[in-house]
Amino acid sequence: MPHKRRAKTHIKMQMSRQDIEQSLRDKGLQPTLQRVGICQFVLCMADHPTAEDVHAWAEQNLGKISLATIYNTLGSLVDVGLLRELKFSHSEKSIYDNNLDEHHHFFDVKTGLIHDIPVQNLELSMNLGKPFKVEGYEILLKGTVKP
Amino acid sequence: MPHKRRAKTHIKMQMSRQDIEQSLRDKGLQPTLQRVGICQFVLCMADHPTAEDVHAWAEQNLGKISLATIYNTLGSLVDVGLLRELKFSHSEKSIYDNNLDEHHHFFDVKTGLIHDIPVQNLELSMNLGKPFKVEGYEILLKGTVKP
DNA sequence: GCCAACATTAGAATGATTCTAAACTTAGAA
DNA sequence: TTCTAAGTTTAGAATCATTCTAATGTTGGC
Repeated sequence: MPHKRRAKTHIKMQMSRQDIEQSLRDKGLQPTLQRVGICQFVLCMADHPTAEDVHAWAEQNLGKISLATIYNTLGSLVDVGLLRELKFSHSEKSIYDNNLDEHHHFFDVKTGLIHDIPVQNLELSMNLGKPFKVEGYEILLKGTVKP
Repeated sequence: MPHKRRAKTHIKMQMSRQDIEQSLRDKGLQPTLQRVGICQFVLCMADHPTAEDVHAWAEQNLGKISLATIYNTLGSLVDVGLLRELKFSHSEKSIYDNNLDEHHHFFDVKTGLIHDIPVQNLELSMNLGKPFKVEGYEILLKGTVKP
């Protein structure tokens, strides 16, 4: 059973190899060495990494691994809902988010880092014309974060 | 002098060739045939077009024109502040927005169209930790629009 | 009318991502 | 065990939006 730990703006999943293997199997994915390794990083350690970040970590920690495998694995994890893929205007690269709770984002313009903002910290009220049926929304805050 | 006209969610600038030429000159850009032509479309007619959309229109209406010219021109217009460039998660392509007022966006998930939402139609209240200094924010609403 | 500065162009280059097709691994069945 | 079919990984090619290059074309003063 994964247990939880407090973090600044969201709760990061702490999972053992077994937990990860089980999650993958539950989602119909074989828990291969590469996949479990990538999951360790992307589900438990990384904070909004790009595919390139994941590849760099994997080469360091798992040995030689193809970029295609990184993309395949990230794609599969997104498909089964263990990960979310995001794109922001300030970069052409996708970033991957392991926070599965509904949340918004804060972009630190100084550091380039993305922080998660829980939905309950923002409240949006809208006054649109009748024709608009809103099904959801994304809010991106921008600014700086004091150390 | 450009005059104005009401539209659903924002006011579209109606400009003569002369107006456009003057705007360009005011911004320090030579009003070449290509630039004026592209401006006619992108400032007065188009609704959140991609570079490809602009190129297609230009080939139709101005004759053969290089894609590089489209990108150069759009880039210049963005640089001088006559146009804004936006990227959304649902597409890899940039789109160009001629609405210079501060505003948010509504993505119609059925049609793929983007609609502008004036700032005064949304109100955001936030309750973040002390370290966050918010300098601005972007809101993307998603849903459908009744015809 | 000339020339330097600015624009346009075709096509090559770039960079992120996806595809391809071959080689490898695995999970079961036999 | 051994076999096999399905699922994975891989290197490298392909793709797609965008940018760059460097050659050619145009323009606005003088």
